[in-house]
Amino acid sequence: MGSIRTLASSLGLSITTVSRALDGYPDVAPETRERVRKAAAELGYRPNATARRLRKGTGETVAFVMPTEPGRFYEPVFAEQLAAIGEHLSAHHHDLVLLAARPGPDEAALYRRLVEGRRADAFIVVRTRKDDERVHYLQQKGVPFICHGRTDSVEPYAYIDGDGEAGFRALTTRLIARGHRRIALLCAPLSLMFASRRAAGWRSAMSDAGLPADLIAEGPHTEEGGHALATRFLAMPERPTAMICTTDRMAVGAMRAIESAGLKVGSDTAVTGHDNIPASLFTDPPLTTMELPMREVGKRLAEMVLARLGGADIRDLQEVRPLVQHPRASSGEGA
Amino acid sequence: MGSIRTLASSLGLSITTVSRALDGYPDVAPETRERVRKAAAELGYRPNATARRLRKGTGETVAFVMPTEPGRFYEPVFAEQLAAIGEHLSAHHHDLVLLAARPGPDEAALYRRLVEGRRADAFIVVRTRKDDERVHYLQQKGVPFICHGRTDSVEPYAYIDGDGEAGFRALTTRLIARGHRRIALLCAPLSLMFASRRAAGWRSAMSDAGLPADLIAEGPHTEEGGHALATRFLAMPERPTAMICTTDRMAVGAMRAIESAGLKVGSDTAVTGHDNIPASLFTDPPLTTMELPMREVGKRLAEMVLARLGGADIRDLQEVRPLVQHPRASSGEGA
DNA sequence: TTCTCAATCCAAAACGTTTTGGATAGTAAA
DNA sequence: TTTACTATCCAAAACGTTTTGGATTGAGAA
Repeated sequence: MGSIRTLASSLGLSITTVSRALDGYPDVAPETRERVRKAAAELGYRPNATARRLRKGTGETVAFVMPTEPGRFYEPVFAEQLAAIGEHLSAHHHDLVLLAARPGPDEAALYRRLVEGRRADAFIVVRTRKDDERVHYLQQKGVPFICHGRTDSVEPYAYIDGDGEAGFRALTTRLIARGHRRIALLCAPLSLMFASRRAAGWRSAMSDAGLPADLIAEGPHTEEGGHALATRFLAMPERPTAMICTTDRMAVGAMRAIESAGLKVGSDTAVTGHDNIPASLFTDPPLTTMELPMREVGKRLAEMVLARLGGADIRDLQEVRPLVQHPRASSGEGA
Repeated sequence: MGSIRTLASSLGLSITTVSRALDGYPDVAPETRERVRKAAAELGYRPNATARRLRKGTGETVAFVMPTEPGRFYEPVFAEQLAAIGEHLSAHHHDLVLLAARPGPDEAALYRRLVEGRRADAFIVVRTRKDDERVHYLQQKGVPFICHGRTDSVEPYAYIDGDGEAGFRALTTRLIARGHRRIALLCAPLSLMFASRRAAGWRSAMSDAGLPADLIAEGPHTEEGGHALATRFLAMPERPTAMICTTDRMAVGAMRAIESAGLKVGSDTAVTGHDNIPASLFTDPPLTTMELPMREVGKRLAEMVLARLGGADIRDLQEVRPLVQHPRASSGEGA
């Protein structure tokens, strides 16, 4: 019911003409087109998406595989990004299909299933890793994809990324200018590309200033991770005067550890993060942070993946964006 | 390439036999089946999902429309829930397609597009509203759906929901037992079902104790919203001794307002939330909260939607789950 | 031998579109 | 009148599966 066949016969027209009328082909008389349009609207007719896809040979489908690590999966950033991607893709008649797998063999099997079953004609790859099998696989299979974040690939690939290196270098330089010397980095696992980029920025600012970049510790990018790493630094004989965290969540944990040690965040120990989560304005004191606006990134990811599907050149789809800095009181800056 | 046709001809078999061999029908010889299986694995053959769907008449597709309100869309809960749904559905060969629209005409149009174009054969409806047009529409069209949260519908519908009413009643009763009398409710918009349920729980506990339920204020369920509502309460001549917030994010904002006023959270003013976000363990003091574990809910939503597609009765798909309470120091309880 | 039955296989239809390659009719040009 | 061309329409093929309704073969029973 509601197929193009019933619509055509109710109009006394052929299926072909109805199809072409609705698609705006020039070889149908204007008044016929109007007649078809009106009837389609009245009957609430929409072409069956599956049939259209089969015939057109494209699934009009983009896959997004969430890299759920074991334990709780609390990744607010994704929600905002996904909303933006979904909104944009659906405006262009594409579907965003969402899947989840933890990095490892399951994830690899899922990618194979999606590619071989032609369940997705393009991918958005997030939370890129240094040596990323997902990227290898998709390149080898020739499936279009866009990365959020970079990776160590010799072959070119399309990506959008925040300039974490420049962002963290600028931040570290600011702290040095304010007199900090022992600046620690509380770092997410370095196998994650975003963490290693940010670490590189911190390291280069330190070395430019002739300071040792030895206060670095690696842990999960959660409040708990930040708390644990900060506690470790606070136990040192010469404890750091500043703690740069790779994420706001880590910073929240670190702030808590610092206060528990009887120190004051901002005056005794500077703390900074990354992401500009809404809560960062409501910590005490407000958290110095930076961000890559996720809504824009999501929209741009969608645009890029559509461009890639449309045959755009990979080299035109490589973007590094500056981060927006939010200096606040937790680093002795801002209001 | 990679179609069943090439596989069949390379084996010297008919398409029919290959299809039936792979699907495990009994009318194919065991050794033939093995031969087909092996060849399929070698060639990496998987049936084209689109073709199979067209033929089978089912899209094997579940839609999830995120209700993105204007402004930033920072919804921690969704990511975890979506991951669980995606994981479970994909294990059952169904796709989760993700879309986004802000409540209003755009949202309604999107639902129509999805239903009429048969782009989804079932829906998961979240963030239910009191009078929910999405529910009306899907009921009228006879499209299967599961709600996360209840709504005011006379016709039966399938849902899973946390028992916010009982949870907030228990919490309020605990606070009353600790001597609190002026207990304020900092409430998300009452048009949202979860907010109105939680408000009902608070109200009933107050009235059971013979206390007026007049300290209620409504605002956005964000840190900023909580901050604004708390500030308003703090300016009252007889300010509340406890502030119950409908979400943790609101509680974080409220805590900040209380501290800014020179009061101590926990001893001067009790604060509580809902969601058990990871940060709730790292506020100062730790935040009393409660939760409906999102991972489980997501999995259950997926199970229920598959059951519904399989023809299960709506009345067997109505679940209210108790909330897990986390009493902590922000209400003078816990460690 | 002939018949029956089970085991194994297959040709063709069907799902609902889009696209290909004309067909038809009317009009203007030769 | 014939030819050429344009405007408008359409039948049939194709997309890659699954399913329907037999066809074929060989073994055992009558």
